[in-house]
Amino acid sequence: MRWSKSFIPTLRDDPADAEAVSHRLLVRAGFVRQLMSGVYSLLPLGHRVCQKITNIVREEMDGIGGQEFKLPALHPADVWQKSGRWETMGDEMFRFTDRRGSDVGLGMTHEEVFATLASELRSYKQLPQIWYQIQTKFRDEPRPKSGVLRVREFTMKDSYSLDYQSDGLDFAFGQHFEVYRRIFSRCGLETLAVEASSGAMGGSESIEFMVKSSAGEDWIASCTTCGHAGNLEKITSNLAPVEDGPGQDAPEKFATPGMHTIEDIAGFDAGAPAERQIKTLVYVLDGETALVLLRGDHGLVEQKLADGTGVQDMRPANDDEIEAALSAKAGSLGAVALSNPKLRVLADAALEGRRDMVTGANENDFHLRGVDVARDIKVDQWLDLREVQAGEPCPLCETPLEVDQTIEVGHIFKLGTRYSEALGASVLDENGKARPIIMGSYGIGIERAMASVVEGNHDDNGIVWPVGIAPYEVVVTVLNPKDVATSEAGAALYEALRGDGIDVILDDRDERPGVKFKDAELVGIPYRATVGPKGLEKGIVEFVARRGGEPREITLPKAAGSIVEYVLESRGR
RNA sequence: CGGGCCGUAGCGCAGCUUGGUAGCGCGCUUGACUGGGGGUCAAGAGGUCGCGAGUUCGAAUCUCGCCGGCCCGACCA
Repeated sequence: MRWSKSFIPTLRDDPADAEAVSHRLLVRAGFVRQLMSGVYSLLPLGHRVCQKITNIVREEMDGIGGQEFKLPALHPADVWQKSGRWETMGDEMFRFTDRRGSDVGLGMTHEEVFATLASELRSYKQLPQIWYQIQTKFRDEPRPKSGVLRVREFTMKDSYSLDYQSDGLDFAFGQHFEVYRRIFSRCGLETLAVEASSGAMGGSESIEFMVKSSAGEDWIASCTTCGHAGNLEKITSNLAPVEDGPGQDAPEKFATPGMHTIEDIAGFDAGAPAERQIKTLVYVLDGETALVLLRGDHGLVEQKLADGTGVQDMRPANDDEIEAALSAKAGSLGAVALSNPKLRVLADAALEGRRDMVTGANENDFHLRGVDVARDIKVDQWLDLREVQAGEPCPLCETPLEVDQTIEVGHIFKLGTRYSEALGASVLDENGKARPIIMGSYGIGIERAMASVVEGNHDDNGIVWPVGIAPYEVVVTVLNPKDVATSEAGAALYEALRGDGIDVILDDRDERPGVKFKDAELVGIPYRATVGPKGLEKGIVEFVARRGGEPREITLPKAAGSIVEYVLESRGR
């Protein structure tokens, strides 16, 4: 390709509304353009990168026997009603009514459709299967953000494993785990595999593949010693034991005028440090008010609350609901001696067995001290609800955990039989007995992977693509295209590289050298061969890596050969 | 869904307070010079000022409504 004929609209200024590095650079370097909130066009460069990622994914999926499909994006309400997700997906699903009045949804994932196809499977002899597709997904995100990282329309590789025994699922899950590691490493992404909450997908086990980035929306904790890692929505930690005093025979009420936060009580002489306090939160869980108790210095992870209780719909109670439930305002709430015995009390495990604690008295501006959790609070359900903090000991090996901000680029789930049972996909086993197909589901966001690579591979001058997914591997920069000898030497080198299968672009534009160097660096092409009159006088071309390092001078006759060799060798890395 | 901010040329912005000829930088076009890090000079093209009402002799500017976008939070495989 010749740069002069390409649509590569680079911008000299940063777009005003781009915050994330990947957003800024992908727009500025001419890879993507926004069409509307959360919807982006991939320009030729962006499409090339996504194609390369896609090809890697395809190669690796085919390598474990995956079969590629192309499923519809238009889904009848029917199949989603069967799985129950027509309701549970709520506003996140794009929906419309067709001219005949039928409800239609835009596919946000394809468990239902694949399970429908899987209902044609009849015998265990046809299993296992791995089915996949690379297709557009639609999700009406409440808040698209960070360019192409969180969008409403995007490309996803989704695969589904079909088995009739749970060890078959385990095997397919393991295959995907390995293949995902290879895919991400070939894309130049350093990923951490972490245990995750399965959320709305259901299923027993799930692992997310995370890339560290300040543009990420997920926080994970990981152990550098034993490798144990998890999403903060899921992971727990060991806690240093707290030595409680003997406490008091009964809770004692004391005045705390104007003190409504954990910090207020902690800073009060007659109060107690945060780890000696009980934090009382009021939530509405599937329409029922409930109390959620945590240690004063601990934060609630709502996902853990959802996972632990199985509720669908959850929100913090509003002021009126709090007052109605406890006859006091937030800031003075507690779970001791509740007047309404039906109020459900959920408590974090870190409170178990604690004595001599301080909590609200359910009377404005009063607290209780000397609270013994076992004696004074009737807990309906103990759960792990607290958010792990950096430095807390790893639950497996006691090493202090690290906490990092990350982007989720892949997620693999053991789904089980939820969808196959709902959609009637079963096979006969060796004994002629019908068994629901056991499914796994495995996703990779393609554009998100591209953006994640940019997040981790850039400098002040622009993007620095890994060779494996760069839009072009080499740019041949012709410094003065009006000089015939230079122009011809550049074109000859370009043709030679092209002939040897190198992905090369010839920058033949009549621009100043600085413009071309800047653009090449902004776009992030891994290697640049510079052909200019000065070099030609000496019979050389200059070859530099975008990543840095010394420029090398190669004599003209050897130029194509050594560049090819160099690029081929670097593809493997 | 709550909070904050913003829509003026392809991009980045000024003008709005105090109503009166729509501006600047970059980019773009043509020409000349120039040619190893976003060069110089000259001449140009390009705007329903997000949309719709209203006030007014007159609205980018004031008022109301709507639409769109960004950021924080909530939410989210």
